[in-house]
Amino acid sequence: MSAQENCDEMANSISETKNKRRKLVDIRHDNLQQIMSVAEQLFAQRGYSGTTISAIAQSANLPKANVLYYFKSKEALYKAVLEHMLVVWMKHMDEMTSDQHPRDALRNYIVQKIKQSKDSPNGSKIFAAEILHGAPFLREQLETQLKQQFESTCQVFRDWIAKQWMDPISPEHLLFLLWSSTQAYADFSLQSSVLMDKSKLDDSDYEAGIELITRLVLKGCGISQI
Amino acid sequence: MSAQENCDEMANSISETKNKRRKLVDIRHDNLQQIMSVAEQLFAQRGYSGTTISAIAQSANLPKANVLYYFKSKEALYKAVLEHMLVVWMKHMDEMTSDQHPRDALRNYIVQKIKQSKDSPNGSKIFAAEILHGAPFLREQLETQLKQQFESTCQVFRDWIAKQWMDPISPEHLLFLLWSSTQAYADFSLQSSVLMDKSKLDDSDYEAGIELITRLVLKGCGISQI
DNA sequence: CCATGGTTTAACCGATCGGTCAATAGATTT
DNA sequence: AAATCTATTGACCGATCGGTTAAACCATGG
Repeated sequence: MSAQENCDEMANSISETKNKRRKLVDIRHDNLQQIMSVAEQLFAQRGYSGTTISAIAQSANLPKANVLYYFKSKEALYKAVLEHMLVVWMKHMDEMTSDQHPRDALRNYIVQKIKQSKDSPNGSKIFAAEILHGAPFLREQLETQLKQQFESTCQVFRDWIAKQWMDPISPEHLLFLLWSSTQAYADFSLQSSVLMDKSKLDDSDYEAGIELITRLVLKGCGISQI
Repeated sequence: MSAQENCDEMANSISETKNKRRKLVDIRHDNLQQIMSVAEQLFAQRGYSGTTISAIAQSANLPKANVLYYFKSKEALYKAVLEHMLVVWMKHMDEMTSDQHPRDALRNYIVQKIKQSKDSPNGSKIFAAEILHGAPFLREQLETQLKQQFESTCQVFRDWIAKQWMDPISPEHLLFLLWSSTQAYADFSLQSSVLMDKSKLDDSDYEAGIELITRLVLKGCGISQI
């Protein structure tokens, strides 16, 4: 009983600080989480081939064989990380709807996307690297999920144009610019700071990025900023 | 003499179609070129760690040991490719000067940069991947060459602002947007075509990209487009 | 034509990779 | 408490990696 009380329903992040008696379901959950977390970090830093299972295991404080117990192969682990990131990456796109005014919708999208680049740069980097190398592990999802999201967002832009809420610009290329310019704050984060004489980008830098992108997009699309 | 005449000064790309009698200087030049060319392609497709010397050798139709005769290590070859790309990548930036009108200078920069993304996407991808992973092999050059170029270009923007040729926007973040939005047409080239239902992007797509970025930048910075 | 030196190449090497396996330890169910 | 399931782990394996070596090959200058 005295051991049981520590175990029952304490929702610790690691579910149990010391290794007294942990439920199997918690062990599984924690280890999966831990492995995917460090895998995300390492894949972002060194790419797929540059990351070894040993390195992941070491960072996660687990023996290598234990990592392969939870993920049957390196590829499976990488795909798990990737697919998780795809969801996160697409998340804010469907928040833009035809009935919203583009002024608010676009501004909000840019804010959310830059915040994402700031808060989870690793995931963003993995995703970008995957695209860059021709999406060998993600081709299928791109051709279905992302393509669908892409087309529906382009349709929103077309609706705004039809309502004359914005000038008739190419929806596809506008979306490319939104993706790339916001993504840059994740990809270039390390180097931006070098160029700007800082150890790392601070809040005001991300604010300035938001402001500039928003300004260019809204003015460029002929959308009143107020 | 009949063999000599084919050899002397024919500036063929491969300097000699058949392997009759080639000057040592030509052999060296051709092999270096060939190796770096296929290395660029493979590094872009599979990243640094994902590319093997064997694969490079095979693509270049040379034995592996021969590749290592010209480049003492994989890292040396990669750095050679990278440094060559850095020069190309920075090339068009110093064509923008304070006395030019931003309307012409910015438009020209965007055109050149997109053309570069279109004509040599592999080099652009390698460069982007290197930045993405924290520039482990390029840190020094970034901190010197690129930083210098970055600052001088920002100064050009500031001069334009002082002359009231454009609105007072952040030069640093404008440059980030120019880099990322044009670079995207190299990085996303494969996926863009998937999203737009094509086998590959055609000239009109790059034209549309140029037009959109130019429009957004010029209007967003308060620069008259005519 | 010969000596020199740049070029080519197969064979080889230690290290490390992703992945397997079997033995064990611990949790859960009955 | 016994039986069953899940989790942990060290030892191991074949494949492949980047890189070395030494011998043959061949263009070049005298």
